Amino acid sequence: MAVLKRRSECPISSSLDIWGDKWSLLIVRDLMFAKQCTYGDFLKSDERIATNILAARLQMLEENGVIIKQGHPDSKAKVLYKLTEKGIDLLPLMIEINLWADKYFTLPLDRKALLAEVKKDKEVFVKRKMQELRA
Amino acid sequence: MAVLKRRSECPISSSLDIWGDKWSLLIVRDLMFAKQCTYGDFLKSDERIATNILAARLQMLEENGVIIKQGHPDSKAKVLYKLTEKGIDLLPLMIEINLWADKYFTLPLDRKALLAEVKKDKEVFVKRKMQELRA
DNA sequence: AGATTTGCTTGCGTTTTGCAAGTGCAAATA
DNA sequence: TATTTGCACTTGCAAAACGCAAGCAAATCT
Repeated sequence: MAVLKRRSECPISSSLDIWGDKWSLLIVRDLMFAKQCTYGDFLKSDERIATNILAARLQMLEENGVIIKQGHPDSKAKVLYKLTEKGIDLLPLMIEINLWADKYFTLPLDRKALLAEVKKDKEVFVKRKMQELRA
Repeated sequence: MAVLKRRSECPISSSLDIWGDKWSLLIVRDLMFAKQCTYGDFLKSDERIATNILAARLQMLEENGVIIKQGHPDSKAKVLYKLTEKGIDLLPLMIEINLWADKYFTLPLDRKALLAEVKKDKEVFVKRKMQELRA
């Protein structure tokens, strides 16, 4: 794992040094909620990330232990990206982002549905979802 | 408030469009935990933000309703920055970042102490802290 | 064997960042 | 009153990052 250049000892700052940009958490989102897991899948997301940026972010996230690259069972040409435990641990954070956005933006319907579940019982949701992601 | 250019309808993406960079959440952090609230105070933070970047981020956060600018009671030369309700609502997210970082980084002692409180009872901590920030 | 899919890499123009220096106004000091 | 200091920015410029299009190699499909 490459040595991360930390701007300070602050946990917020150190976290942002890894995923504090406009794209990294969208990759995590896709792995977490959309079950997208190949390079091509990420490219298909609504935000239209550029290929070189995607490659750079995937490398960064892998170097920092948030995701891992695996061979795809179906084909040698395909690569599977998966969240590591460190990546899965971002779930509570991702949920809070969703909840914040829910207050200040209009969400698409499918996300509303997911959020409704979360609001019912956050702890239960997190536990269940983390199990699901580990599987 | 200036119109935010959203890359997609996704709540994660829309949130990142506002504060998805290396600096914005550090400003929020200072307002939230360090009680720093003037331009000069932000400059003193460990990460050493550049003056032009700070000015740009403060404007962005203000345009998006996360912070507000006020005159300082002590002097007309000073400007007070404060979190709005929208900014205060970022507290749960900031806490989750801290908790994640706590698992994967070594934290400074003062943050460890704060986190210990959080771990004891997250809900209670959030409620108390939000009240404090509103005051 | 030829075409297509997949996961990238490369080139290049544009935008953003980072650093240093400068500016304008208010307040403190001489 | 004149001058210096403090505060909140703004400006200029070089360096880095981004975004788009094109290219490329290996695997797979036809």
